[in-house]
Amino acid sequence: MKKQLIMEKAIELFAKQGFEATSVQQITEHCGISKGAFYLSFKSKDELIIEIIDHFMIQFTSEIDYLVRNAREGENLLYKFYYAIFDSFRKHSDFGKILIKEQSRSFNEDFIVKMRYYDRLMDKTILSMVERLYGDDKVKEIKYDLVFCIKGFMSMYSQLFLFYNIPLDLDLLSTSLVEKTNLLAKNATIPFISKGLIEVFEEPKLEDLTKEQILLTLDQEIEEMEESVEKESLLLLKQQLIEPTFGRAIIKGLLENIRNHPQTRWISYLLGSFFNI
Amino acid sequence: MKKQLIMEKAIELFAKQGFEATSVQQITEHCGISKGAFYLSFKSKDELIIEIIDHFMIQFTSEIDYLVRNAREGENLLYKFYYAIFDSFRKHSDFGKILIKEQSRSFNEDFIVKMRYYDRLMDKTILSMVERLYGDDKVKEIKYDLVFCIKGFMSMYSQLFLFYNIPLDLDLLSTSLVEKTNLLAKNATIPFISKGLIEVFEEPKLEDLTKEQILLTLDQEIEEMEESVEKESLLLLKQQLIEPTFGRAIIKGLLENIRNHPQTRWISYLLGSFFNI
DNA sequence: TTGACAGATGACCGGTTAGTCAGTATTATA
DNA sequence: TATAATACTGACTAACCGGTCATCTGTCAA
Repeated sequence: MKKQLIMEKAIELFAKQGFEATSVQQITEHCGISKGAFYLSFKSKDELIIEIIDHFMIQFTSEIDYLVRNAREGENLLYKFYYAIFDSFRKHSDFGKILIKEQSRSFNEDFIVKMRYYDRLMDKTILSMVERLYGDDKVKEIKYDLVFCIKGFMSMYSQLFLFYNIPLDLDLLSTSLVEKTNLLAKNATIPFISKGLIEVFEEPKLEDLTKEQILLTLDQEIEEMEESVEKESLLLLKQQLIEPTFGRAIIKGLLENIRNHPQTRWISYLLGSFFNI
Repeated sequence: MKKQLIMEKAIELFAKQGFEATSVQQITEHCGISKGAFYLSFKSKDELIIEIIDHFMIQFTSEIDYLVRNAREGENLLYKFYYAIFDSFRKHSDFGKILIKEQSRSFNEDFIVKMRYYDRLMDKTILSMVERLYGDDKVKEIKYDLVFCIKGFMSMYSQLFLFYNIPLDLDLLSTSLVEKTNLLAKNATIPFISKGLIEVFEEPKLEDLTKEQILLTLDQEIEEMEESVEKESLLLLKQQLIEPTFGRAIIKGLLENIRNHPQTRWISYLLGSFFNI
């Protein structure tokens, strides 16, 4: 698939030079294809960046969300969270650079909407982690501040190794941030970000997906797949969506079946979110 | 002065659309002048952004540095620091937006050098504040982490009100961050950023200004000024630079004389830094 | 009224861009 | 092998960019 190749090379160039400073010509030259061929795979340069963002953010968001949802009591969830975040940044450092460089760009409306959307998803995940870690009511007052601090830690420390290619000790980094986060969670008493404030910022509200929306995506996915365990799982999950019959264990198992395939990872995240598993 | 007008309108447009997405044509249209007139005030579009950056960062850097250097024992320096930072962001929110949007842009070498330079200056100031607040040796191990966390707080929370124009309670915000910072400073035990790591990042080293460099800037400034208390102060400070005769009190007084004038603010910062006052 | 001159103008230049499309090459099918 | 379908090419377009410069304008002193 040419699409794959174009995306890979484009990510390299965007990371090095930025989106606007990279021309379609340059991308095609690096791919060894013609300019026309580019427009067979993508309708426009904007569509390319949107697809890149989607590809990585879907992976990233669902991976972290899975981690939080499936954390066992007693294990160090926070440590795993930080480790996964930074490990992901390290593995996909070129994409990370794009994310930071273009994070608040205003050249394209769709782009901003996309970024805000994924940012909100991450907020939701971090918030549910905070509630799970420290007890919903215990940190009630400062939980939104905690989300902000955690995001602050993430962004500051990831800049460190995105822009200086030095092998960093991720274990130490995660341990250090766990301690810092715990200190804040257990001792901070003066919240700044209140529930009301959050609601103002989150206008318009991030609605939960309706059953119908998920069904739509699900049907699309099923159509495109060949016969396999994954397809069977999807069909069963579709049935469950229309008329609940299975218990949590079966649903969880079915989701597990489709979680590790790029094509179905997003569906797995959506369904997990809907069934609250 | 046309320069002033152009800079003002350019800042508005850069904040809204970004630097690259704003054309010289657009700027001149917003000013009601011709394209040619633009090039009478600035050699190029790049020179414009550099001048904007310098104009604000000199003001910002020297203001914060003065605050830290002249903090009295017992007063809440940290609170004043946070308050000043956020107040400045609020006052110059358009510039703040540019700073965040273009912070890691790679379109212009000079621009990146400039940004890194001011970033380092801020690091230095924050570090000296941390040492002053918590004792040089007490926080020896985690002081660099503290600098990072403080910067993380700054960037996360300033994004809040740069991109949502809601009147925020700066007093509460500052108080809240003071508590968080103190918690980390007094209880954190696991450092991640070591002195060695910092040195790698700061390559090449940020050298202290030599006497000669300051003298050069000083002479330039003196040349351009008309007779005034400020000019007299500059002349005396120049003498002091060549041959130290005055005590700290006099130097501090002289610096105070020139601190609040846009033209001499930078010199005041440089000299304060050199005399360590 | 004249002339000199700084300040301002906008048509213009060379260069680059995203995107198009008529035509060519490659592969699949019959 | 002939034909149809698909994949690919790169010259081309229209628009826009930063920057230049011959020309014009308004304001002075003489």
